Amino acid sequence: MQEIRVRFAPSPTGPLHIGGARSALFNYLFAKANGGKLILRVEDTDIERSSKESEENIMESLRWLGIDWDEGPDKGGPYGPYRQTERLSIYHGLTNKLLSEGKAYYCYCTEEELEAQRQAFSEKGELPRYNGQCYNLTSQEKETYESKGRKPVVRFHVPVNKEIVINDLVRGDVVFESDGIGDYVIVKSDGLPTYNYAVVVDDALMRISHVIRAEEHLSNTPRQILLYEALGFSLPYFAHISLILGKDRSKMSKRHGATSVVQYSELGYLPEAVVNFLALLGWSPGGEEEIMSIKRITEQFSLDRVAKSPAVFDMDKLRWINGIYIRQSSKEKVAEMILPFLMKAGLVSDNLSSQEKKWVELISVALQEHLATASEIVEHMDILVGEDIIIESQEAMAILQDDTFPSVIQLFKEKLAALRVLNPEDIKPLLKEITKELKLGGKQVYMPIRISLTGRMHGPELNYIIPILGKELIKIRIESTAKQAGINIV
RNA sequence: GGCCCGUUGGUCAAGCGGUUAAGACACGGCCCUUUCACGGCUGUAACGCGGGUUCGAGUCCCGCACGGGUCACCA
Repeated sequence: MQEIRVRFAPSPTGPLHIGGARSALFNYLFAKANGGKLILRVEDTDIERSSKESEENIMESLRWLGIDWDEGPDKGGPYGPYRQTERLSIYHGLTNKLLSEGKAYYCYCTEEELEAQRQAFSEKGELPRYNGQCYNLTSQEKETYESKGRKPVVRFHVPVNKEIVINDLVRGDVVFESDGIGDYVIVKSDGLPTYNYAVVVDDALMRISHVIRAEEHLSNTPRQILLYEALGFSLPYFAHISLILGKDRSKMSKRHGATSVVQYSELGYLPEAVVNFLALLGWSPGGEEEIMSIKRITEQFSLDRVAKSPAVFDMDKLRWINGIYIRQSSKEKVAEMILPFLMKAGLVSDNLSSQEKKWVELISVALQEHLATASEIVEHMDILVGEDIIIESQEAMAILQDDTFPSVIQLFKEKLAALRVLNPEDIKPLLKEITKELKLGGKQVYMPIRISLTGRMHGPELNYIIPILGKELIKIRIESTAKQAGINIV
């Protein structure tokens, strides 16, 4: 049986896009599900736009997601090099072969000439394409062009009237006519191969068995198949997965929010959640299981459960999934996740004291169930930090002005003073004692204390809030809110 | 515009000729919780349209409409 080899072949022209991440993920899942290998290949033939930084970013993002590869530019492998700009001699050799066999030819047309040709075809109501005028250039004509300093491109000569069938694992048979394709460029005037050419050479030479990629490449596939045939390579299996759309059903772009993987990590999403979500976009397991580890997904994954239709990126669902992963995390892990956001907000110092560390852990426990993403922690912090608080509403104000409040808060202060250190597990009984001793309902105790300490009617449990605030702050805040409510406390 | 792909609730998505058309997110209600959140229960809500084929069609075929992709010396 043929070895299963798939690849992810990004062009390093920017950070890893969320759609690219999904392509990479599906390749990874397919490889793991079938005992195959994932190859990472860098398609950097656009020297203008390619950068080393992007390449680094892509690899980092993949690692962050937990997608690892078996062969690639960083780890090598038997079919390297894995960067296209390092494979130029390979393409060059094959180009000469194509040239000598008459399957490709030099073309000296200028941009203006090409534009004029397209124009002409358009006016006749035909497909705007290359007219093939350089196909039969004599060596004399070539010399003339060369002497004018024109740099030629190499065009592939597309066979006429040929039916091309793609056997797509997701979409079934897709049929194209070669007549709908004009002779296209395979080597640019700078000597570098174009995408459609390099991808064929590399996939064939790297023994890729299954080409799994985004649907936008479906229309390019017939061009590539023609090249496979011209070069005498056997075809891989193809699987074109649908695109990810933004909320307005157009292709995911900047205006739909975060589009790159790093942005999600910076926003406090967990890689496990992103992977889980991405896998569910276009693929579904047979049953009703939804929260799945990458390992679990791998066990279930198969291409015939991949949907044909494009999917809208639903941020709400991602948040929901992320919230689940946060809740499943240990408190240490949550503390670790929220820490950078607290630092950035200036709420803790850059080199954490052990006291601060404890404080952060208390916060993580108090707020773990309230977070969908780690970055949201800062939105909750104003009730836990600072001396200046405001009573959020008239309703809250009224609760403080209730007759029972002074005695409640008085007793609270006394009991609190009796404690040397504030621990969540000690606070609960303390509050209970107050209700008993004053013979008051819970609401008459908990709510006024909550408002007195935070100005708010909602928030984390009091037994967490109190230790987080600490005695000093509590004293200050009680006085402040009492003043705002216009009441006297001793 | 030509070619290609797609179309089940607002979103993701089961379904592969006979189902009361799953489930999840979001939204509403109820419960839990002396707050909120979490959790539990529950409700509203879908087969784009028109023709066939068939005893029977979301499922198969053909049109149309709509959405998307592609037609680069970008990948």
